[in-house]
Amino acid sequence: MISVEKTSRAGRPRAIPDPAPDLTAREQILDAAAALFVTQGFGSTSTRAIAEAVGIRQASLYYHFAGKDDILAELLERTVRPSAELAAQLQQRAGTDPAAAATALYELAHADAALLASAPHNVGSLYLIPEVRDQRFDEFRSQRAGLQAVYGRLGRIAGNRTHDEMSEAVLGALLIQVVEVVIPLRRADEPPVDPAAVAAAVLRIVGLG
Amino acid sequence: MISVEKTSRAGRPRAIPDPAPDLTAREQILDAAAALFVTQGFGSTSTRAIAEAVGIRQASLYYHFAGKDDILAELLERTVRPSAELAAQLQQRAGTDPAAAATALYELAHADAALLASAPHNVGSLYLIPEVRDQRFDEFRSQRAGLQAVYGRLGRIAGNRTHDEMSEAVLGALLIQVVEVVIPLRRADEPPVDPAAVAAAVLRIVGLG
DNA sequence: ATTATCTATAGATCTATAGATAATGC
DNA sequence: ATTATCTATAGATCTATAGATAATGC
Repeated sequence: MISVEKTSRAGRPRAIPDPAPDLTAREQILDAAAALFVTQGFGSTSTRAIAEAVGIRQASLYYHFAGKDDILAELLERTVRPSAELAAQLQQRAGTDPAAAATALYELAHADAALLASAPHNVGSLYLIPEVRDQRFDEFRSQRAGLQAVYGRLGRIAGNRTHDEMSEAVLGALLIQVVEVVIPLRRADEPPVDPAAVAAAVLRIVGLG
Repeated sequence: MISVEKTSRAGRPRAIPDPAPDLTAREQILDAAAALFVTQGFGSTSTRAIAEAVGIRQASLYYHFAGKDDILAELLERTVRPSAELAAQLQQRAGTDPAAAATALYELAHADAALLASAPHNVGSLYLIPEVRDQRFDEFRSQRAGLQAVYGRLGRIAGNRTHDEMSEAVLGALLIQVVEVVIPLRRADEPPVDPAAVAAAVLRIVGLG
């Protein structure tokens, strides 16, 4: 049986025909919003601007999302979850052995840098916007704190340099900060960084060459 | 001659008496705006919110600034200038000698971390907001690019590890990224980091222990 | 019947200007 | 006369809801 192209969907047709009917409207909205939030900022992006970028009327957004907040919440969630899950898994596996922790730290940094480097519209930079402080996004911030804690823990176990220099919390912030260099580099349109170079820098921070 | 307190200034008095008449209105506006931009975001902060925080009417802002943009531009400018000037000076002094470059890099990172750590309202985090991409702020971005270039150049001269791993531009981004760990740490209300620990981490990145 | 859009709009902002006012400075 | 505020407001948004409409699904 040859599958036939579904040429249209339920619901009133758009005033401007959908240029990408293979994506759900929800995905189209997330994509357009991500691009705008990252380049113009969250507060500087209106629901109208998002709708225009998608090619629907402003009011139609509300069929898919309760508001701008919900769109950002979903973008944040999608971006952090893969890293958070990998981190939990790697920490489990590494246990308390320094060599295993070093390997896990390298793997985590490498994977994380690769994710940030390949994420559409550099959405990782949404982590940095002030609006994320708001309580509405504390589910996201909690996941992110967990990820950071794993960096700190692995770094502490693996490293031999930083024990007296800084707390585990500070070390975690420092290591994740190094990985996130991918974000400003993408902003500056630098050619893609090698995730291996980023992971190597993370290991040098904890004193492993 | 004993100096007498100037108890008021020219101009119509405020509806709500000025609680800090020792500061100019302009400084009060910059201070209030910084706090709001950093916590709520630029686009999410209205001129009315700034004025309310200062204790003046919304329209009165326009006597001191042409608009919100001008306030942000000045905040950015003030924050980056000291670092940019120090960087230019240190690069000059260091020349092409590796040991001198390492010393200069350490000094720059240390001073920069200390500035970020002590800046009111963590204004360094304004570097990160998407709105700064706008053309209106390219004076700032150009100074910042210069600062980053100095980090890259000093790191390249001082270090022995990163020559084949990354370009000077990427190295500059990475080193400045490490220094800026101060920003998220302040956001998270961590106790102040020791600038010496930050500068030490920068040296480890370039392979100096 | 259900779905996904549309049109229309109320009500709440928000920015920026015009012009009045109440101080100090000379 | 100059300065720094104020009041008032025009005009441009912006968000979110109500209700109509035009498809598909059964």
